[in-house]
Amino acid sequence: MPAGDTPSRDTQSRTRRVDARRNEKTLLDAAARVFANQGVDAPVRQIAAEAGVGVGTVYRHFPQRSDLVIAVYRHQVDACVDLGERLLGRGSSPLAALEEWVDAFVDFLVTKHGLASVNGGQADEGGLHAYFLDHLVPVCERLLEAAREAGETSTDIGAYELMRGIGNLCLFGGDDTRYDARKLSHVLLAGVALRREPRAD
Amino acid sequence: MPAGDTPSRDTQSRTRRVDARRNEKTLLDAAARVFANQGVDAPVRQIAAEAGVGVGTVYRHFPQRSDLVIAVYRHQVDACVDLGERLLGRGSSPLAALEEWVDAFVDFLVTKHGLASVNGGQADEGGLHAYFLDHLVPVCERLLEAAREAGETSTDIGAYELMRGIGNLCLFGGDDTRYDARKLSHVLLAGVALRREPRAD
DNA sequence: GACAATACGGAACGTGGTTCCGCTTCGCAA
DNA sequence: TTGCGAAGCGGAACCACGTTCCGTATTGTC
Repeated sequence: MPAGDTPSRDTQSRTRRVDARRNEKTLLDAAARVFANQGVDAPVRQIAAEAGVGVGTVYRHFPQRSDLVIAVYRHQVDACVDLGERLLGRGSSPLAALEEWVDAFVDFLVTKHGLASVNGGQADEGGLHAYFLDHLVPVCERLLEAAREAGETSTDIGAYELMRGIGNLCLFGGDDTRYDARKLSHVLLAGVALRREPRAD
Repeated sequence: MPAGDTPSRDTQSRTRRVDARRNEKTLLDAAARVFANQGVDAPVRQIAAEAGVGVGTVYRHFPQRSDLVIAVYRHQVDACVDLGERLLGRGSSPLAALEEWVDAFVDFLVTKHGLASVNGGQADEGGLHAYFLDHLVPVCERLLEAAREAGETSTDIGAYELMRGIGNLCLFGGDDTRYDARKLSHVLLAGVALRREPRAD
């Protein structure tokens, strides 16, 4: 999130009409319900229907579809950030902390079926992509840096790259029993953890 | 492409009308051109326009959009299969062979901007997904098995899982200079290569 | 109670994949 | 060569989406 972007303070401000505030909450709840049932790709119209409002109302509160997704999952992303900071404070191995943190992130993505694909969609630009990465990358960066300082990794992978990689691994892993995003993220982290002779890049 | 080339005996069969065969080739060429310029997400209508035919004609030859994509890239997939077999025949380290093969696959995906996303799209089922994986997974399986027998990997990752993982890593890496799918695939393979104490899964 | 400002609903628009069907072209056979 | 059925063609039409627009309804204030 760019500087100066005030969080939800504005959104919840009491300078707004009561019906507007009520509808926003209704929408958030409805969206959470629909996303849980049918994945984050559910049509906007359906969320509007579930909330008992018109689509116009949805777009009044959330100018783009992705803003709604962000709003629904914002607190989970924040929780992830908090977890990262707690893990950093903990004395144990930075690499173990990174691994635990990534596990939590992967769980989050996998649990909400299809959430990751919102990141992956080519025509995203801004919206979700920005929010998720802007918040998570700095935490990841610090975890990675700590691991580097502790000599537990020698990889030159950046935090942004790692986050995107993890996110991509979580794509489309939902109902396919042959594909386990968690397992693959572990393999990727194993590659991050101990890199022997670097291959010619 | 002269007769007796490779696969689609039926498609190229001479029981079909000449205009039909001509149009199929025209379409394939047009699609290749459009895909190269604007990525594999280019609208069907545009491919039809580029070929100078109606959309109906596109769908006559390729019942689904993804069939067209498959047809355009089929020979590259086949080349990848061939490479895998050549590498298997070669005497050197199976793991090195696997790495070289994956590099070639990643190059293929990254070069055609957005190709990988066709795999990733949730509502795919069948089509491209099936063709790519059905052909590539067996080769990957043999490379992986060879590496396992040579004691160069102890991972329990399956070939399908690995292919999907690699494919996912190649998503949306096109114009983002901060994200290098090749580098991430190397990290993933590093994790495959030497796995120390397995983490609790 | 009246009047802005604010918010709402849902029809309408643009864009995408896909289908349908009347018309054209081809290939064979008389 | 011509006739005719089958194969193929074009593109309008359909459906599903995200998003925009605007006439109407609601709210808060004086």
